[in-house]
Amino acid sequence: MTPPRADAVRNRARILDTAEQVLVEHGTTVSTEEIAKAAGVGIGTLFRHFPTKEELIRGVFEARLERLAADATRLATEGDPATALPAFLRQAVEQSEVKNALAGMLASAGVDVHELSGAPQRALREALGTLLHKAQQAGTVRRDLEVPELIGLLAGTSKAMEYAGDAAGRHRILAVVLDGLRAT
Amino acid sequence: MTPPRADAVRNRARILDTAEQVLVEHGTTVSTEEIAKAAGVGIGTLFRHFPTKEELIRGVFEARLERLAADATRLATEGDPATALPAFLRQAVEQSEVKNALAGMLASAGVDVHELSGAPQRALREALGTLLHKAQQAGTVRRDLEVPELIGLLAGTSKAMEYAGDAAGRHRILAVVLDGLRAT
DNA sequence: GCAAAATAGAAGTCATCACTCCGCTTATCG
DNA sequence: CGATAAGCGGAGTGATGACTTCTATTTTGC
Repeated sequence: MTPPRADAVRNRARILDTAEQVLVEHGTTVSTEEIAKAAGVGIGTLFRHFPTKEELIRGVFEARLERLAADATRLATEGDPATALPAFLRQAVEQSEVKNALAGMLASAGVDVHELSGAPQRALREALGTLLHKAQQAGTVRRDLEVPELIGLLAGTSKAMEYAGDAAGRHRILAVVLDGLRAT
Repeated sequence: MTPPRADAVRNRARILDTAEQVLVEHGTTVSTEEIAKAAGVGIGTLFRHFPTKEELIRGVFEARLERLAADATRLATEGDPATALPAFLRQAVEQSEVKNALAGMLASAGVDVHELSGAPQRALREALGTLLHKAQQAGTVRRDLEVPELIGLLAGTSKAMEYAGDAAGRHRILAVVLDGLRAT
């Protein structure tokens, strides 16, 4: 179990980064070769790091989940319980605003998102749980909501954003969802 | 421009119907041959009716839009203005509940949904507009909402449904969106 | 009942990928 | 510095699948 060489680490990160951009922009139908070229590495290198296209996509997806989970955790510990959840939603959705495709990517790759249950998935679920419970305790979010629905609303709102014509439209969509989240 | 023969019409419809089922179930990666087999027609026949796989998929998609538009129109003319829009949303979302995939299909086929601007697209847009304005006039839906956002919310809510664990979860998601739609 | 239109589906073409293999390069460590 | 193995690039391979073509057969419309 010797540590990997420095350039290997660098390349892996580089591939993940580039793959995310390319996949989000062109969909999962892009060839691995194109991803490799965009990342500035040979195909061989790409396949050594990710033995399968599916594994590459999964890697990209999990990296994204990890970032989301980190954001959620930060807000859960540092932020105001009453507003942390809306703030998170707003931020997460704005992030994916440019091009969503989060789960759609996997779906079109034939992977069922809902069966994904790795560590990042769990981490996100947990962080969202904390965020949700705090908000409910603070009385700013309806009490009947649970984590799975929250995740759904997150994904759904991202999706909805794609259809908004402009920033004002996006704002209105977010307003609908946030209003709907409030305690009734 | 002689009218097509009866069996040709029948086959076309049959292909569209079957393709929808198969595509929704297995994703756009299924081979055309498989679709043809499922529809009980030869490959040649399939390709005569839809010269391209993309055109077939587009056909399926448009058929679906037409059905949606028809539903919306019916509710707009027959239903109670105050409740027609929520009723439509509920119904549309429940319909896609079994398998959403509506737009995801096209996306994974490399077609951009937002650039689709055929007749069915327009019909749906128009019907939704009527539905929306009536509801706003009746005071049951927030006045700041416009059609693009409504379409987005429709797509987004469908998506969100996929993540709900059970019927209760789906109900809660719908409740969030419907509450958010209400006039503030 | 017959000509025209349509169909089944076998066989073949051709392009596109995912993935493999292997000779070369370079980071790392003594 | 030099050895060495970890890592790299990219030509090549095999499978797949969209689409074509063609013949024998069936269906339809008049």
